[in-house]
Amino acid sequence: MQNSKIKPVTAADRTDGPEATYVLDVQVGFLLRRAAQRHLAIFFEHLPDMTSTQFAALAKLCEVGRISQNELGRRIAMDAATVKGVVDRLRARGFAETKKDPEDQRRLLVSPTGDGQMAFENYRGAAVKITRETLAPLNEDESEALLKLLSKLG
Amino acid sequence: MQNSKIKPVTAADRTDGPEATYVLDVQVGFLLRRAAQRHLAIFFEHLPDMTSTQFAALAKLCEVGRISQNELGRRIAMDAATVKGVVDRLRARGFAETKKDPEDQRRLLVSPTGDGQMAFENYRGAAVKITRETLAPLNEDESEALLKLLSKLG
DNA sequence: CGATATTCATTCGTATACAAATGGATTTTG
DNA sequence: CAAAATCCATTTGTATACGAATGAATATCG
Repeated sequence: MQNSKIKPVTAADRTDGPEATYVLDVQVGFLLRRAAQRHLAIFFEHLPDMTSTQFAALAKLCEVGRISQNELGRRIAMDAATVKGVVDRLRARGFAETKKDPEDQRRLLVSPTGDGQMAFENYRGAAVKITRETLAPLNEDESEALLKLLSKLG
Repeated sequence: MQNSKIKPVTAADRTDGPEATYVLDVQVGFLLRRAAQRHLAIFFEHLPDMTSTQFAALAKLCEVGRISQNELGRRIAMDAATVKGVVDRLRARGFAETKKDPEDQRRLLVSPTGDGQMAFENYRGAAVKITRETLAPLNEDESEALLKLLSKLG
């Protein structure tokens, strides 16, 4: 039996009226951060050799082959300053290489090395597992729904 | 009319078989990062004075009053190392204060200052707007569903 | 009671993340 | 064509994030 003295949370709690409450644990921003956090933890567990970000960049590089650094950033939703660091680290690991675009002196062309492509192939299975484990609390329909909603939000 | 030569993405594309493809743009991790990113951009637009993280900590502090630094971190899903930096910055802005727990010399008790509470009240409306704008691409039902799914995922 | 385990806060190192500013290269436009 | 606008990469500065290690304080347990 429910205690009738406990005031349930209603739509009114989400307005910005003067006596509105603000429950952090229910805000999209908080929930997004928490979910991303859990995902990263799972990622690290299965693939400690590489960060999620680096893997994303490598995956995109293997998908498109050769691309300018800025364009790569755009495709994987990364700031120019951020993508520079990521590419630097991929390069340091021998997974990517860069050279100036002869057709446009502004551009820095980035491509995956053979090692980078092999690494991607080797890690892809783990990445799939990571995705699966991240979505494990949800059933098939819920997973579909979540991906669709997140896509709309992006 | 659809071009019948374009192979649609099916469930098979999400398996880890030998010739499986890995489409980055459809992975939960990627979508979570993108959604969080957009949320942070909206946050910055409406509330450039404070980061989302700092606001979350302040909100929790105003909710619970006084709490040890580690416990605060636990409640807002923040690493001990991370929460230290956040509390330091809140303190530097005069929004929080700390003192050693006389009952347990290990603990550092954190509480919101008067200024901190006022700031929270002042910013709460903006925070509500931020949440609303983040969810703007979704209708009421979809928003509900997203929050529920994200909660399950956390 | 006393050894062991746990908790707490801090520090260090590394990796995102992004705003803002800069300088060089290319494109647009008047 | 030349000035203005845009694009590209880089740098700087600040703020999360977290693993790992450390030392101090408390709790647990034999």
